[in-house]
Amino acid sequence: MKTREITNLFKEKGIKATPQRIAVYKFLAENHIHPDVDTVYNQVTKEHPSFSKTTVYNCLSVLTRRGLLIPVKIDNDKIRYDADTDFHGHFICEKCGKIFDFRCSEEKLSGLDGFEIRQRDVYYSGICSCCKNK
Amino acid sequence: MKTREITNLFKEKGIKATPQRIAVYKFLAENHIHPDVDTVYNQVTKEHPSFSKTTVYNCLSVLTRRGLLIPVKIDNDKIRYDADTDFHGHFICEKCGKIFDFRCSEEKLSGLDGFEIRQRDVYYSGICSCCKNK
DNA sequence: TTCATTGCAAAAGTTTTGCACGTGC
DNA sequence: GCACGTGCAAAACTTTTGCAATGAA
Repeated sequence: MKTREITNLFKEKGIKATPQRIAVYKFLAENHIHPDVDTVYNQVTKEHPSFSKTTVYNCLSVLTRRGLLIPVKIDNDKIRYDADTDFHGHFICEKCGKIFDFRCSEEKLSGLDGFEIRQRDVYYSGICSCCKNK
Repeated sequence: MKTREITNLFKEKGIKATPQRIAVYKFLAENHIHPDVDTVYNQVTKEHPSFSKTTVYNCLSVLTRRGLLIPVKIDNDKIRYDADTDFHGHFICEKCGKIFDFRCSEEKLSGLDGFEIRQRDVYYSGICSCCKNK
């Protein structure tokens, strides 16, 4: 993804385009690996060693608040992030720890009459086909 | 829920019945409030002041591992627990922070062929009907 | 220029660990 | 009796905060 595109996207959303934010978003947009803060930090500092972890936290927080990232809370301990903001489910493999996206349709609900649903998160876990065939 | 029932349940599951574990499970089974560790700790120490937080962590961990509790990871920061292990969704209200259970049917999936699904978690958030009518 | 953002260090939490003691089976 | 569970304190982490310096618009 080109820096130019990201800058424009940020402008649309009213986000100031700093090199840190661009690097963080670029990494997320190009690598759909649902990384946690540490992974993002380790990656962006490869190219920009001066970036601090505080700022990575900051960037992720801003980008999430403005709707460019989705927090994936499938791990107990750490929050992961996803630049694919279309609704989809996440599956985590108990063996290899890898996260997979999947599509799922809207379910039939009962018990939420009169509620305003703003965010839906669907997390499955189990064994991925790859680990199963070993 | 009677202590006797809990003891039997534990025996079935191969869990040693200590007073701490019984108190923790009893609280969860009788109060479907999806409490976090701290809430559980504060509640059980009202009756058993000597219980330590380490042990509460321990109990919750064992009971979860043996399938008597479900971890609810709808909050960013803390893990909550639920003694209702039948599949159901959780809704958290952004205003009042309360968590609601809801029933939802199995969705149509694509992208998980050959995967073994062991656990499904569905988390919604938004505004509950109570907060909406204010 | 101006005000938001950055980066450091320190603080604030939460969860885990090591180990001696106690206890359910 | 013995292995397992408990409880304390300390360690290990993760995330947040305060604040001076920097830089995007």
